Amino acid sequence: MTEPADSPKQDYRDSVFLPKTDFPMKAGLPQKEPGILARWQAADFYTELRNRRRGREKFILHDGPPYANGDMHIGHALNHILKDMVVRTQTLLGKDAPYVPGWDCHGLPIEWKVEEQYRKKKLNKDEVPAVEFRAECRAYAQNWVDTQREQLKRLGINADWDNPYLTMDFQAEATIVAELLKFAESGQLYRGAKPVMWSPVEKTALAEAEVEYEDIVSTQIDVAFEIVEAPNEPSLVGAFAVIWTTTPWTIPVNQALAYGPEVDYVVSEVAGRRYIYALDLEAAFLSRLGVESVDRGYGPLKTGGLVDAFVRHPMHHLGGFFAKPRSMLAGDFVTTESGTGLVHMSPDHGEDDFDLCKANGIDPVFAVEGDGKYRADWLWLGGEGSVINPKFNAPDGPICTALRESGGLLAASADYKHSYPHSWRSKAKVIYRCTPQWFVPMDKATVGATLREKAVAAISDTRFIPEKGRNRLSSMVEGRPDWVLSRQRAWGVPITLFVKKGTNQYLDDPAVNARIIAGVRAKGVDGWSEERAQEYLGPDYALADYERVTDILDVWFDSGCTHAFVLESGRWPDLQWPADLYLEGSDQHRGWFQSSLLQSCGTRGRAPYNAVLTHGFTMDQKGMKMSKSLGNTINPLDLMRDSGADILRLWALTVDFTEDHRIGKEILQGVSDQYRKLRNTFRYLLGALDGFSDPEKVEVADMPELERYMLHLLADMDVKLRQAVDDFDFNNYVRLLTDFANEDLSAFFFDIRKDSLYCDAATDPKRMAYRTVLDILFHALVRYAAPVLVFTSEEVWQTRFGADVDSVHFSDWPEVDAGWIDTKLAENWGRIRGARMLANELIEPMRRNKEIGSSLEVEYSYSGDAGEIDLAEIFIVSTVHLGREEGAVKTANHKCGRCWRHLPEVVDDGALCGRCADVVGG
RNA sequence: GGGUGAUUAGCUUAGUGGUAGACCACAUCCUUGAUACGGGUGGGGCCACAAGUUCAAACCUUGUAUUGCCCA
Repeated sequence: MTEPADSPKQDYRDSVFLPKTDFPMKAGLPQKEPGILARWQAADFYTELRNRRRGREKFILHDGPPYANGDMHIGHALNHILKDMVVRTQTLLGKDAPYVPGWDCHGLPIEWKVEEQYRKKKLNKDEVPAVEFRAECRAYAQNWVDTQREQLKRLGINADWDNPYLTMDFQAEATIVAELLKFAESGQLYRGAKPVMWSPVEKTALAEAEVEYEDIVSTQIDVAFEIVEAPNEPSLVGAFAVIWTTTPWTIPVNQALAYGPEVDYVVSEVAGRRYIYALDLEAAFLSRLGVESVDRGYGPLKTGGLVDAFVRHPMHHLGGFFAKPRSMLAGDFVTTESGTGLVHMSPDHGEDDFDLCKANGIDPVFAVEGDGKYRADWLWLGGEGSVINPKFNAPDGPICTALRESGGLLAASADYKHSYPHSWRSKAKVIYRCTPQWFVPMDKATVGATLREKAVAAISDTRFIPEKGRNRLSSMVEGRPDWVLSRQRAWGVPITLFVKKGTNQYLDDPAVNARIIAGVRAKGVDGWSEERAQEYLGPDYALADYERVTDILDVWFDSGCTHAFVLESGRWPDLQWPADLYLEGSDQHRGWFQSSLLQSCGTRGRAPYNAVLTHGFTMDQKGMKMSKSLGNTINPLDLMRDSGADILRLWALTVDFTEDHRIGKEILQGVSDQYRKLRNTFRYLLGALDGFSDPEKVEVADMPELERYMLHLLADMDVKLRQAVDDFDFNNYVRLLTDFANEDLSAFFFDIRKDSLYCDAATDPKRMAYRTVLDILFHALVRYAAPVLVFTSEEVWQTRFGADVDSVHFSDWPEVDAGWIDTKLAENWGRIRGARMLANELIEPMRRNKEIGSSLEVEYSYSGDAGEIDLAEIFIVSTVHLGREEGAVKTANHKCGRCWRHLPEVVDDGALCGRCADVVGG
């Protein structure tokens, strides 16, 4: 067989200027990214950027320290990507935006892990010298800092990784001590008391995390307190308020009773005595008493009848502490879920009790000592215990026996099953016990205003993104109690106070304080030792007269001081105080945002930040919390290994991070598709710009309308992108970019100009104008995309300019000429694009019937006027007839063998049109 | 249990009282020449649910559900 002689189809492909680039469509990010990272690192990228931005306006993002314990998770990844985006966009705008990362290193979780290691080695923490133990904690924290640092680096975060801040640096520890002493010197510190979880076995306070709950059986007792005074209902005098408790040992420390203001009470008579209890709990109460019915002749208790009433302790005959009448107080926490609806209050041994009593001027008495025994001078059961001993609390034990003899015990049985806290370590029962603690007062006026007032004022001076963060922080500051600074632990910054023995008064001498700070600066937290105490006290004070406080600081005080030892210290000369921005998860309203605010307001009278940005939490695909037990966690390390950091970054910057948001397989698939679209846009630009150089450039004034319209769109987007950066609206930022790339470029501009790019002569002014605009677009888009796709943008940059040139990340914001904005032109082109859409709709049925294939086979009639614009080119059809009723027909013209347009001058299918003949011939 | 957010198409999301929009995905057609790509067209929403205010509600009010964060 031979080819038909009449169709010598010539292949013009070689004469067409097709895009040419080595930039691959398949990204291969997991393989490429580490190489790009290594190059940045080798060139000391962070330092170089600092040098280049020196002297520019600053933007200070102050990094909140993650806890140095465990691998990076999705929350860390999101948080750091957002921070990096802030820093990079501000840098792109030309500012000097340093980023010093930090870690929170002290605290119980680390202490606990180290203890766990000790236990595995059969070592007892208490037998190890504290200095040695702290050294282990330090090493443990350092290990996780190093691990997390490498994981965060992999995200492409541009930070001062070689010089991070750690709360356990000696310099940091010394600053924290100095900041604490500022509170002391300004009178914003006092020693008070507070019930804490206490283990009588280990004789130590426990944190919530050190407590586990187990079911036990306790003795439950009902105790009658005789009413001795009832100004609002005098008939109640002589009746008995009945309380119920599962901790009989607290009765010897009772100081008040509480009733529920909303609870309905009744007065009934049993065996000649009148009892008061909640109506809803009558059945259970009577069953404990072992009676079947009562005389309810007294009826319901009048509302307010218990207000201002007093009772007396069943052991009042002992005198002293027990003789004092007990108030009846209204407590919102009193419910009718169990008991009698009346609750006995011991401020020493319960949080509700403590708070209610404190509000009514009743102080704790510290009757139970650290070993769980009543102190020796206690009138009842002095020196006896321990209070957690079941026999001590039993129905036949000493407490119940005495109560029974006094007539106060109505019922007692060792049969109440409930969940009760135990020490995680010893498995022994724990109790609430009031212990001395150090507080920062919220409502004490110092230098004009209280700390609460200063903090509230500072909040109103701060910008919040989103705005609702303001309310959240305000309501917490307005409602919070005094700040408890002390912890009875080992791994932390010491509360470096000397207290005058026999008082609660700490020594306030700046000379002593200066020596203490110097000591901690030299030796870290170990510098606060008994051996060095006299050295700090100096010649003016004798150690024998003082108690050296051995508590450590709440770790929130540590992190609340980061602004002091990072921004102010001078160790990072690029930084300055206050920070422009703090950026953390919404849980930090209670945490770091607040501790930093209070710390700074207490010492500097204002917030350490000008703005606070909060992000939500990452949920699984269905919006459920991620947890290991549900198996719905997404591990960012796996994701980077499988898909690349740029995909993770694009995800973080596409979702609405100000709210809770989701991640999952389907969502990530969508992100990957979006990435591919952007990547392909760059690939096209690189291919279409092959061989482009300055001499080809055309002045904007000489460009066709379409090119000027595109520059208008670019300039318009530029304004919106700047606004998005100012608003930290990254979701919008990325959407502006992708919509522009997809709709304005790929589906419109590139599609229309394909003909010119492929088929016009290299010297054709239209083609030159097109390539000039592509070059402008390239420079703009690669910079816009750089803060988002940090690796891909670098790859694009190097593909165009070679591996030896500067990084794209040293660039400034694109120079987009505001003069390109041409509203009138844009309005006209808006109409043309509308007409183009209509044309597509009219052409579509022909394509669908297989009447035509390509739209270039169409002759289109347009009812309007097009001015100078060649609509055939814009609509991508063969010809447009003006001034006729809108419609499409198949052309009779032949197809040019090179540009595929159907034109009258083409003599036969496959022959050349005039333009192509010139190009090929010339 | 309390406080405080969220809920718009399969996904990511615009939308501050006047006919609910977009990108992606999906279906389908075109494409020798952006080809592990590109273009066209189309379907798809009781705006979580229920009451109320209003001439008119995704939007304002109240409640419910689901779900998050903080606290108890």
